[in-house]
Amino acid sequence: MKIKTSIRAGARIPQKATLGMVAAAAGVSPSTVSRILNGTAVVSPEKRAEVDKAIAELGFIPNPVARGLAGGRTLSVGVITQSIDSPFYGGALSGIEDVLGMAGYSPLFVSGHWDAAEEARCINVLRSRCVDGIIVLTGRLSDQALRACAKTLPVVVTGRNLKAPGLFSLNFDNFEGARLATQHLLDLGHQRIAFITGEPGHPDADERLRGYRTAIESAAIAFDPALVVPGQYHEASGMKAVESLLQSGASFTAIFAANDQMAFGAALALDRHGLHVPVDVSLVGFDDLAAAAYSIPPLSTIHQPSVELGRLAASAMLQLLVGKKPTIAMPVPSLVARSSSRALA
Amino acid sequence: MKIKTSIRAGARIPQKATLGMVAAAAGVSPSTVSRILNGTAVVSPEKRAEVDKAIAELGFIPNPVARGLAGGRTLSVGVITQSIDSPFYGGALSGIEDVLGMAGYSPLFVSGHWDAAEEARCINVLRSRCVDGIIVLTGRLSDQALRACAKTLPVVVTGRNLKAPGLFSLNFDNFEGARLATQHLLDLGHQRIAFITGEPGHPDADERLRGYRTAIESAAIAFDPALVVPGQYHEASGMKAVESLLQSGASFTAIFAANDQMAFGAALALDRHGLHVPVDVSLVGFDDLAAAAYSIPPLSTIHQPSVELGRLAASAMLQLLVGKKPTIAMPVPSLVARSSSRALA
DNA sequence: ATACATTATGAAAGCGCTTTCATAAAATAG
DNA sequence: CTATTTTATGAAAGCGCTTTCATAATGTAT
Repeated sequence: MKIKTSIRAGARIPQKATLGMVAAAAGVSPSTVSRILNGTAVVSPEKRAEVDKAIAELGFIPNPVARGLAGGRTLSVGVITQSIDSPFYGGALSGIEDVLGMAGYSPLFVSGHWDAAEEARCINVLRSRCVDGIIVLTGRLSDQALRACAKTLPVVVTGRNLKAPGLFSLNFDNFEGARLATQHLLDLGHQRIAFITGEPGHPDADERLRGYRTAIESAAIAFDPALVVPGQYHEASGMKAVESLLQSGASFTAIFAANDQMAFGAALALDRHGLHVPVDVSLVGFDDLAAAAYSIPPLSTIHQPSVELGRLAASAMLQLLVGKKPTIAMPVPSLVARSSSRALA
Repeated sequence: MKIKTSIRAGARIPQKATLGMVAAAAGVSPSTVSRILNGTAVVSPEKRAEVDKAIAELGFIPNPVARGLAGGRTLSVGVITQSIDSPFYGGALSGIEDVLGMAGYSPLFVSGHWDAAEEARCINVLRSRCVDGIIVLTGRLSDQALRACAKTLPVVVTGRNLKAPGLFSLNFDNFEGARLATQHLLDLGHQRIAFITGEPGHPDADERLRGYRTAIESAAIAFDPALVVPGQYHEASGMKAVESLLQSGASFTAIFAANDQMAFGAALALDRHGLHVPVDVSLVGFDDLAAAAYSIPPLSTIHQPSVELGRLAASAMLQLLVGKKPTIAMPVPSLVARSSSRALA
């Protein structure tokens, strides 16, 4: 207390203007100012002019905290990401921040760390902070939990296909992306294509596996379980996957990794064994991280429009917030062929 | 309005408990409950027990919004980062979130995009949201602006050395880091060491250049401006720097890039010209991004404890918030020697 | 015992805004 | 031209909490 006062001492910040001060300056009631601010009702042009003038003169900025308490709306939306420093979700956060910011909303980022319980806690934090809506980037929350949440707040969730009142979901076609990647390798003449899976149990990981398998089988090649090795979406697991693949003695000429991070790890492991990408082994990733374009060799991968994903999610939220049903669709997957994949000699 | 109601329809969330309800249930006044919650005053053990019981039974969680309005403290601290998806600052954000979260505070992340005006806007947003303090990760705000801000709110800033009341700064020894990196290359027998600078004007970029130069000159090697090429801290600029270096015809056996991202770009550009790291050219970066360990070859670099930086900044803020003078120091720079640098043949 | 300093607690006044609710003015109807 | 509906506006009641301020209860000094 004492200290706080001392910190504040000397502060001669132009005393923050309040709505009441604006009302007084304009010679109207606070109600009228509020109505103008929110467009809640019609007010005569004269008064509106007076008020606008007063607002400008006083440099008045409505206090979102008070607004939240009084009106229930805080102009903030909660965003549950999995880790604030994820190279993949980072783009999405950026897109969300951008779109939300333009609309005067502030995002409140919290990390769920891929843990349902933690995510549930995040929802509580956000709710206690009176956010107007919640955007959930994938995560492990049950569909049911999300539906329940959507009963009290608009919810936008990515990485699932879910229909519920007050809830909008936005999913990337992981199946098609994986199919495309695999087809790309097939088109280059590869027949023995290994696959490093994502975290098992993740819906997107499962879909990617399915896409891989479908492409393989449509090419009339028998699906070989020996070529499928588990990964956990991070670099180290990509390395380990390659090690085990090599150790198993399975023969392969190409690898498709369920995400770029594992592809990077895979490339490094191959390199350690004297195998070069793409000369000895072709490699394709998934996500198109910023780093993919600058790895050596630059990585062929499936482009995930992560920034766009964030923008779309935020737009959807904005629409939900005004009571509209969002009409938004994800772009279709596309392959970015760089130098890590080449025709089989 | 209409819609919002309809979204809420069916919601049968256990009506949020309020402090008033707790007071009623415990048979005491709201003031008493508040005092217990905040430890503002002594209350008799009996009442305290009653209240604790009521809190538990009702599952009461204090509303930070109301708290903010009434008490001026929102248990939230604003964090100005430069872009929410920066691979470097991501770690710091993560550390901040972690430490703040443990203390019951929520971070409010906003991006300044390396633009002083934008950062100033961020400060306004944060202030209007009544954050209890602000952490600024580097950025372009003038020292003066920060000092002014610190007059009304505790401020922690990284990337500068600044002393002011209510303000704590935390800086990494960029000079020493750069000196270390350069010395490493010198130790390996390199004499012609090129340097790719950071964004000119950034204090850390300048420091790194100074560290490079100091190491070179201490080795009794003449500083050669032809070996110093400008970069902007991103991969593309690293590539461009190498291109121009090669084009200039300058001879060099090693490159020190002022950050890892540029080092990645540099490696790629070298590769395109048939020059291999570390066989033909040794390469050292700065930052030790997560990706550095998985690039090909794994990058030797100066370790910046970004997560730790975040944790320290958050701890410092926590200390400021209780009125203490933070006593926190940054770890000293260290070199992580990986495979991108080797002794000159 | 009487006067005075301490406590613990409650009552009540906000924090800055939204939102009924009521009212005076204006517009439409009969 | 009176009766009724429609405005535009203000007064006032909160939102959920903190924080004086006042008060009754306790303790200490004379």
